[in-house]
Amino acid sequence: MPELPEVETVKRTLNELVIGKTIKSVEVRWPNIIRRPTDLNQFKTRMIGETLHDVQRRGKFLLFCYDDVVLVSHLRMEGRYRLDPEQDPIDHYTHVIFHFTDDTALRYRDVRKFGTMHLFNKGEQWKHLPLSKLGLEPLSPELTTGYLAHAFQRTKRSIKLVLLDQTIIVGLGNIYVDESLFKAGIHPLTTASELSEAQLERLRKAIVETLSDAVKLGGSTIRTFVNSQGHMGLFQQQLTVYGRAGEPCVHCGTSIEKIKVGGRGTHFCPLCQPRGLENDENRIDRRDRKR
DNA sequence: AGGGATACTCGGCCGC
DNA sequence: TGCGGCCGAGTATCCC
Repeated sequence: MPELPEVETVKRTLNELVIGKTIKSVEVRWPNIIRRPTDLNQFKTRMIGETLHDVQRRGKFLLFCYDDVVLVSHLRMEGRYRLDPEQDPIDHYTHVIFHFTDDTALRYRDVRKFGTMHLFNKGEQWKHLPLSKLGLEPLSPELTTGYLAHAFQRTKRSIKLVLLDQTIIVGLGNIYVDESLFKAGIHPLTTASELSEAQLERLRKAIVETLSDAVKLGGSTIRTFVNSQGHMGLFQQQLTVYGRAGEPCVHCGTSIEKIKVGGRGTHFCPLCQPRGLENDENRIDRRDRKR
């Protein structure tokens, strides 16, 4: 399930593989992937003859920047891109194919058909969904505790749900929210507006460290993620709570719990991530007690 | 008005 | 072996 580190990894790989290629034709085998324009033929014809100059990332979205158009692509759960020679067989999970003039093709595969693509005239992409309402990039210097305090001030929602809200901070999904909250020592059900200044600072730092470390390792391979060269991410070996329900906490040995928050599976250590107001000293004291 | 909850998209996979 | 239900990102929609 690609989140910021996985999408960043794909972006970097694609920039190595497909820059400078020119589109000969576009093949759409599952039209529901294409959300804009609504006329499928327009989607295909507007890309013909366009040369790819750059692949960018905004949150979990990939932006394929051509001469006159920008393709905004979301991988959702299991979307993948691969550059294949034209003669390679096409499997039935391949839903969109960008044929290039050099007889290679960028193929979009997606087992669950959850991914989306929006095509815009260059520059128009920022004015419309899905990019227009996105929040701050978590690895930008603009992400300060002041910003978090302001964004969280009135909500009654839990910190887990607020961190998944892409209009506040982009790029965090289920895995990295759970990992960041563990690193910050904050219970996922804590009301976001009730976080202390110290907790906000720990959270900001935890998000930045977690995402930076994951980008360095090429993301996490949960289920099926591989980059566009077929390489797996390595960060899954660093996961401390996600997918580890019932296993001992790496800090205190307490069994990791799994609950539901807003319908999402949520993993945390009940000792290291206490609910309610609790000062830092208590939190540190509790660690290592059980080990 | 706007925040919050719910529905919707899909198919692999799990458990009965 | 068959089958209903679950999972999940982000948008649309509904509700209060």
